[in-house]
Amino acid sequence: MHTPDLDHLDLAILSCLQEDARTIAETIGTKVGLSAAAVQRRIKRLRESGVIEREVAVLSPRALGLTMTFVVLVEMERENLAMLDAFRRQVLAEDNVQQCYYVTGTADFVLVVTAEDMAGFETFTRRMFFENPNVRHFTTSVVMDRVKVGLTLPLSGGA
Amino acid sequence: MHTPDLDHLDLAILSCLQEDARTIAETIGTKVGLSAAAVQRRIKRLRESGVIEREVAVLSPRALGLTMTFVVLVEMERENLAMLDAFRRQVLAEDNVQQCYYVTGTADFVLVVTAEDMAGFETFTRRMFFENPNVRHFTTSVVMDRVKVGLTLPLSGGA
DNA sequence: TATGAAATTGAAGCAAA
DNA sequence: TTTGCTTCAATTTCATA
Repeated sequence: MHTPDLDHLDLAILSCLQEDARTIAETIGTKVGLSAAAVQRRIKRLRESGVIEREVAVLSPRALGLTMTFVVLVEMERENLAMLDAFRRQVLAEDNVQQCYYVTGTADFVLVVTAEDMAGFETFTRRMFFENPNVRHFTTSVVMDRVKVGLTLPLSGGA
Repeated sequence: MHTPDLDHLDLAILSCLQEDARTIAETIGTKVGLSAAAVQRRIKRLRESGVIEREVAVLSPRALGLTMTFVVLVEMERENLAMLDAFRRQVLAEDNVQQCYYVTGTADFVLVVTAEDMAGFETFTRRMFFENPNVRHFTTSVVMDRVKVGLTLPLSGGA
């Protein structure tokens, strides 16, 4: 899992795949100047070495009726490891939580939460925050626009 | 692109694919009780109707030398449309910005930013905030742990 | 109209040069 | 690394409910 050295061909391949994971090896090969087989072998290595963590389908929140997104800053009561770990587990189990970061600063956690509507979000806050004695305080921001939502990472040699 | 009705089989299929887009139709079929062909047909429809927006490779930031992640809350000087739009465009063009949300509340924008190191982040802040007269204030939180990073949406009928 | 079974196309995986 | 062969999965066809 330690950093393998990636040449510019690897980066070009990754750039294709993080755009569209279904791009076939031959197409990539044409772009980067490599045979399909060579591309496949490189992709296999990139998967095995963990550079490609996984391949996922990105779903449309709107099509699924998840119209609302929130950013929530959470402050915990007292930071002890057991408590933080419990919160982590809770977050992982909660379907509404799309993302969670443990951060430095005033807040302890930053959450990105989706919900069907306000009512759905309120149910979530009750379950997640009000009923949790370890949560001291939380502030909610309603997302008006998802200006940029991506897992796309900047690749130095990006095609 | 308008919301098609999704039955519980569709939701089960989506649940598989947003976990692992490479799951083969036969495996999904066994899980949900459908033939491989039927699963494929449904997947095709889900793609065409835009419920599945795209399929992407999720890359490891660490493996790519992007060791640091930040959450930045940005307050703008005065909210006028032209200015907000300019900031939006800047965000979209910035490779370091992985995500950006326009939100209600004290902050105007919430950014998730990746950088190689602190120096890289500082260069970014100079370019993005200090040199931008429209940015009144910003607060940075360093991400210590990416507890949950996903685009995984909660599916009511989730398998 | 959507399904399952069988046949076809196509891409990925593998071996040998 | 490429070439060609094999295997496996996606797609199409077709009969059926």
